[in-house]
Amino acid sequence: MRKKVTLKQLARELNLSISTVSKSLKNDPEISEKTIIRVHELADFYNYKPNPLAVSLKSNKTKTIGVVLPEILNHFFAKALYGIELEASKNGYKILTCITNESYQKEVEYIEMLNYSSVDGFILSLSQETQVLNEFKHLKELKKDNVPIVMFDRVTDEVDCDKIIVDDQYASKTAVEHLIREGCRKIAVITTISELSVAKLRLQGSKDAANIFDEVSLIELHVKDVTTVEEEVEDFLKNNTIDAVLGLDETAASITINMSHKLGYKIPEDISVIGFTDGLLSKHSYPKLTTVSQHAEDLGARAAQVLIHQLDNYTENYKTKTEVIKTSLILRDSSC
Amino acid sequence: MRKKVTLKQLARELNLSISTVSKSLKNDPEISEKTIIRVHELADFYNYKPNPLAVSLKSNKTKTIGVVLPEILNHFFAKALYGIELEASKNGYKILTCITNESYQKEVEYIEMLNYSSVDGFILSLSQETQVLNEFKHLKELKKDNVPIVMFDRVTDEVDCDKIIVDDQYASKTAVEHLIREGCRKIAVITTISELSVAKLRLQGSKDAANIFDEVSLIELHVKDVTTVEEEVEDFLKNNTIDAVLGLDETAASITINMSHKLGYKIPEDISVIGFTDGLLSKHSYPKLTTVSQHAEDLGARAAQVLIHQLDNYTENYKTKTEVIKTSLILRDSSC
DNA sequence: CTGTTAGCGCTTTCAC
DNA sequence: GTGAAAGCGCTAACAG
Repeated sequence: MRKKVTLKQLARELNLSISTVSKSLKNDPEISEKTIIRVHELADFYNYKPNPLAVSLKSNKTKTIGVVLPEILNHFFAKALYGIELEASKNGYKILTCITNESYQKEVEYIEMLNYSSVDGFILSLSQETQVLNEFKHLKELKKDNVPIVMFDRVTDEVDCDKIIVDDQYASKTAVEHLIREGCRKIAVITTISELSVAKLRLQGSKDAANIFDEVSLIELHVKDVTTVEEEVEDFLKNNTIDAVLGLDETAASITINMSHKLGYKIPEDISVIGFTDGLLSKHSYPKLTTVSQHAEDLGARAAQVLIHQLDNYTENYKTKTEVIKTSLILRDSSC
Repeated sequence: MRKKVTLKQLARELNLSISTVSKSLKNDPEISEKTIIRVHELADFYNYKPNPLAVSLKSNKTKTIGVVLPEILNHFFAKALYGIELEASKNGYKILTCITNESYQKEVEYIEMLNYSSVDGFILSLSQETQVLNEFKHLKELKKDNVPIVMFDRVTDEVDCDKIIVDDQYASKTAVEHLIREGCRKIAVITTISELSVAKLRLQGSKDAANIFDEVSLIELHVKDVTTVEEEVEDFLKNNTIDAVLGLDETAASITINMSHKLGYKIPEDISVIGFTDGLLSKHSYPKLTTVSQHAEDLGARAAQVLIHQLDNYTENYKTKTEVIKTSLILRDSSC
């Protein structure tokens, strides 16, 4: 099958011992200049690379990161994954990726599997079900094993580990303030992800902004059933006089735009729309959606950075930290 | 750090030799019933799992598949990845994922890296640059090493390996036939991915259909520069009288819809639109896009299946095959 | 039935 | 300067 050169073969061919070859390859000062050169030459000739399995077995490190994501069809996580992957490979790490599909059970299984596959550490974003169940045994288990974890976006206070999050609350406050500044007074908040921690923060942020102004009112629409989002949003828009919508997720915002078209409302003339997360839909809606960008790629990259730093610089009692990535409001055509 | 039970420890605690424990765990008939039970009990108690690194080092198999994708922000590949991941984990395989970002150089590097990380086989879809350069040394190298490869969607005849593709040509023929049947006569084909093999097939399919009918004419718009797609499409729609558009990629179709809005053309009354690939945008456009579904998830899953089958049933001279996944036309509101 | 031994490929300590 | 030997955790051929 695959024939890779081993130290043994190099040693035989050079009439040296395995250990001498090994040391030469590491430019050990113990070894004579001459030998080092000879060894390197042959190694280069055969394009020798140490077998990572053997190295891992020895060193108990695999240079592999387990990445556990709730979804991959969600643009936000796809972008985050891309950021993680870039940063990882830049630092010589590989990533083993698993997708829980928002299931607690799968999250548990995958983490166990990856842990047993000897990943050096984890980057993960909690599945929806895990957040609802509020069950974190599997992660505490990891901590007990001393496996580094970095959580991003969907996090929990229950587990003591590094976290990279977005200032969701502040971001939505900013977004609503923007709407108010532009003259909107009756603002709707629409969400299809009420159960997620991030949605709660975003909702709170909206209230923070609205509460400052007496003349501003906030109406909420919580869509629970994905299959009827469109009808619900349509009815909502028909039955409420509003001049702005903040979508707490991209779907909510996108559907708001579409239903407005259907009902003949003009955007942004009749209704201003701002959406959370700066994904594909925002750029492909008409008019283009003003969004709160989460910088998903940076977020993923930063998570990877933090984890890798921890892996490469092991310290006995590491103190955990939470980092907040700043969002930004990307102004496009759907708001005035 | 991580304390995992080893055979050695079990052996010590049971007063047995390592090999006896090892055999017991495999229910070797050589070993007495009694011992087998004792061993299993202790192993269960400690939740023993063999160290995969050691097993891999011995067996020269890692139960890991290298997945190389051109993009991940493209919904099609995200879906394919999901299919691959599902199928892999169902069969006890892990996946190491890399994203080439359409770069030949990255494709080469990643494949080399994964190969050296001892993945058992590869699932890959060619980067755009690789297709343009028509350069496949890196893959032929793999074949020489006898590493199984399954290519999907973006494939090449230059490399002899299993391939899973979509019947692009037939699919677009069907799509255009549909448009013609519904009364369209002046049909535009718009693409932003002219260089890709799949685009060529899709274009050919459209011609196949159009050529059958004398009164049907086909106009092509090849957008080369992503930054000006919108203007180009807008101008094109303004300057040509057409009654249908086939978008050879989702972006093309989505932008056609948006520019039609802008120009005041009604869909599907004035222009029928059909788009390739059934991604996020299709469901979130208004009106919803009629699409050619590629069943990306199935495609990915099938690629994984084929590869895993090959890995689990090694045969000396394996004959390579190409499998075609059927597409389907998903009728939605943008065509009549 | 159970144990000894060698070896997968590498690193590292300790002799020479 | 160089090499022998042990060991990472496991499997498997071979002894007893």
